[in-house]
Amino acid sequence: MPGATIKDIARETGLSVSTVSRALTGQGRIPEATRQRVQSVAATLGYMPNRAAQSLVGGLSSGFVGFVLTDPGYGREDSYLGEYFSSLGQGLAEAGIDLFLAAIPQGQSELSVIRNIVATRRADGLILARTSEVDPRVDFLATQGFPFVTHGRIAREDAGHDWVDTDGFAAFGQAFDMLHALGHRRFALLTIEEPMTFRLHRTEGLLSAIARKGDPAVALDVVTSPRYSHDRRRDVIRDLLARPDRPTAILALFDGLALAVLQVAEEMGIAIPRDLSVVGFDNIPSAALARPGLTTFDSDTCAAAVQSARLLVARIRNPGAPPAHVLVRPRPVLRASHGPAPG
Amino acid sequence: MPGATIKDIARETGLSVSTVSRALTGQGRIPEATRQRVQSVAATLGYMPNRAAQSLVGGLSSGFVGFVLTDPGYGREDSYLGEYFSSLGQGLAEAGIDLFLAAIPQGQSELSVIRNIVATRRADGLILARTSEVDPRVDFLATQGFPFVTHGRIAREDAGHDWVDTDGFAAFGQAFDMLHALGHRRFALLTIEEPMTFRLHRTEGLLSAIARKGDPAVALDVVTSPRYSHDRRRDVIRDLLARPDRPTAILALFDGLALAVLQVAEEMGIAIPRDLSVVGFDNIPSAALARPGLTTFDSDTCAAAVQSARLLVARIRNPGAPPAHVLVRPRPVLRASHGPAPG
DNA sequence: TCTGCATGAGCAAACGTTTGCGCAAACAGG
DNA sequence: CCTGTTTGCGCAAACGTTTGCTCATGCAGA
Repeated sequence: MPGATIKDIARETGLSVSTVSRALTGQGRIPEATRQRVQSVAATLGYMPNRAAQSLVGGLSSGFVGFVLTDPGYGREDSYLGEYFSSLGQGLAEAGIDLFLAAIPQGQSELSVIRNIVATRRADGLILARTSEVDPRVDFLATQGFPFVTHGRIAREDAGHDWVDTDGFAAFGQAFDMLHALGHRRFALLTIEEPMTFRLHRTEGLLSAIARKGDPAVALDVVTSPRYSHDRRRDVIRDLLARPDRPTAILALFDGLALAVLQVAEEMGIAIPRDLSVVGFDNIPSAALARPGLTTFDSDTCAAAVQSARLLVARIRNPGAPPAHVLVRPRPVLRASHGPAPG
Repeated sequence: MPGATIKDIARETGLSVSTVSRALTGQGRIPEATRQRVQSVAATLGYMPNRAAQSLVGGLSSGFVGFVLTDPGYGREDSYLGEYFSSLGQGLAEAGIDLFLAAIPQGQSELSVIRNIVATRRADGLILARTSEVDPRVDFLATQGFPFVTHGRIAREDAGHDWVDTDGFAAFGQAFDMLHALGHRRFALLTIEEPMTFRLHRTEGLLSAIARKGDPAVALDVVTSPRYSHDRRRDVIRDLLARPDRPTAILALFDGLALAVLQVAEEMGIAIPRDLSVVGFDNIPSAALARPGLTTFDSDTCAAAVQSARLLVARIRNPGAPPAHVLVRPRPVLRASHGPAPG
């Protein structure tokens, strides 16, 4: 029973393999009656086309879309990754495509893994996350003409590929406006060293909102920590909070940083939101559970994942189409970590 | 350049395709010198074997291992899923195997997706999570002789398949002993309705520890909520905490439930750990961020994932080997949500 | 009746790889 | 010199599918 082939259908129907194939794919001139008969036999036999064979003959694809896990610790930090994959898989399943996760073996680079996938045609398309301002992966895939979608942009505005991103520019502008209206004037932006593109947009969103407001009383400190070092992160935050002219409002580039601020502030006896307002970005599950609840922006990873899937499927089906973009507007989630400026 | 085939190597070396194949796979009688030459040519040509072709001829496998996402919302709750996939992918990558995630399309059942994968040989093996006491997926794969590993056991002790699990029995016994030593006598077990196997083992671990202690003063309430309904969950907890003979210690089946207890208790003005001790299981990221920090057991998902990968690879390579099991002992993580019994 | 054309369906090649079988050459033993 | 064995390698089939080409049949028009 496992694995009825097209030959079995041919034998059963008394037709040739070619005719059966055409009846199933709907390619050739096949009368409706024959087509019906073939399909009913195929159904009763539980026929499923062998993907490897289809892929080999080049007619059809591998039926897979790849996602490259950028490093061994991928996902240890991004706790929304589970639902992201889930949504991605769901979106692709609608098109009959499976998602495959490519890890990076010891001693190989991410780019070499991608090259490998492209060369062996192990996937019909690729999804790239964690885009940085200048991203060699994007360049490579673009020159290869291989279908891909990035989750996150690159810095070049005219990038000719499909992407899905959340609008950090808008969110950080909105956060500033809100905090300014609450009386805050001394701000800090807690950011990371790595040149990820989301850093760029969120920073520019903040700077642009400050400029737009044109309030000379507004001051901004930008402090930086490495993305993944929790210790360094805490040191940086401690230094910031220990300053005599401590900011009254901190915008963190993402929730992981904001939650660290909450913790350090608690240790230092700084009350939130009375003495300090903190705003994050992403709305990871922990943000709701922290005390006080973290004010943040929900980046709706699920929606972004589904969009990515759609874009990639469209690209695979029609490689020549003009590039498509989706910019998701994050939804503010107002919890208890922000309030009026002290004093 | 993308896609040098074995023919190119044959032409380049002046050998036949068969000889090249044998030289590369190391199967036939090939002198060392020839092998060297073939491999160097293959390297300079950037040759990568076409997986589809290998899979088709049956000699080699599909190069994929599947993980079935059991439902559309998979991972929305389990925030460690990202690092789980990451570790799994890493473990498989060592064997040159990729991980693929199969979502369940609208209107299909999980079992039908699994059947499909087995029938089309889209994967060489399968990883099953969320095992329940009686699991039709396990039965199906076992009768098919298809390689698979479960993360979590089924109830039958003599199950003849490979599994990796965390020792909830031991952990819950240990939790009881610790709380009993702190003076607690009135216990509650907060559990779920679904017959997942981990529920069974953790419950039995607790019951067995109580029986072993033989203290007649010990009382245990078992309260149940649906696994995923947050509202029902909170109702159940509220009812429990509102009782006149409220327990002084609550063991939650997993951290999600324990964190809900923390929240409800806070709303009801019950101080933790002064009035109530709470212990969870899994050590999800939010457990560290909750206030007070949640005392729990670290189930080391990463290690379990790596073990699962190893077991599955071994099974694929040697289908006839006796079944292997790995039982990971969870590590207690003592935070601030437990303490001496009140009064 | 002959030509032209549409229709329905089959033959066979092709995709890239593995592998059973066989063959020639080299070589060893008698 | 004859026989038997090893060595090194090639031929060709096979995996399941798609697709260009061909072919027989039927039918309409001249």
